[in-house]
Amino acid sequence: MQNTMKALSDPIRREILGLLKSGRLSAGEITEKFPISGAAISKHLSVLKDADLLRDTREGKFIFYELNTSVLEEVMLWLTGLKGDEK
Amino acid sequence: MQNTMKALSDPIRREILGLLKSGRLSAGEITEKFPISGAAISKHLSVLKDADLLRDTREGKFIFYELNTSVLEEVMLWLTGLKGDEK
DNA sequence: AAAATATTTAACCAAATGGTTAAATAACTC
DNA sequence: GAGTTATTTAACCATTTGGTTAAATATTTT
Repeated sequence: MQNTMKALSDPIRREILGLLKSGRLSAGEITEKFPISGAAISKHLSVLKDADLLRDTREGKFIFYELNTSVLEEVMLWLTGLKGDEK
Repeated sequence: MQNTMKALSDPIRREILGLLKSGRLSAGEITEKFPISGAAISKHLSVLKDADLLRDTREGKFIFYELNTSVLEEVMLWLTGLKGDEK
């Protein structure tokens, strides 16, 4: 939970997740969308990966990233719990 | 959104929100539940208040805090959007 | 109005965060 | 195998974060 929330607290990381909604992208493709260095993006990706919010697969020269939403279930539950939304 | 996410990214702040599920508490009552100073708690409370996650009302010597969950709607929507859960 | 209680604000500090450039890895291409 | 391309890792830096203690503010009590 802590890892997840920390990962989600940065706007660039949230944007990365948003981009991946429409499918997998390579690290380079992701980097192109932002005005910061590839190294910086790489670090963001590793934070997201540590939080298990995405998976990577190397394919030749490229590493492709894709969403893993399963861990969001927990967050959703916590939020609905707060709201007192039983049912 | 950014304010909300930042506010939710700290475990103590999340715990404070959790405590307030069962009703309003004064700053002092909240402080008692944690092993950190009242000043530190006060700062956490102001972060949560800035994020509009809680409301405060002074009542004599005390300031009572209570949950405001309305702003969580936006977060929930964003999360469900990510999961691709239409419907 | 002086003393006590509840809370916040100020000043400060160490550790974490998010960025940079340069060097290291990994895999392809010539 | 030397060079090129894609990505990560290392070293570094400025800013933010979350804590502390001490001082300020607000309210009640005596």
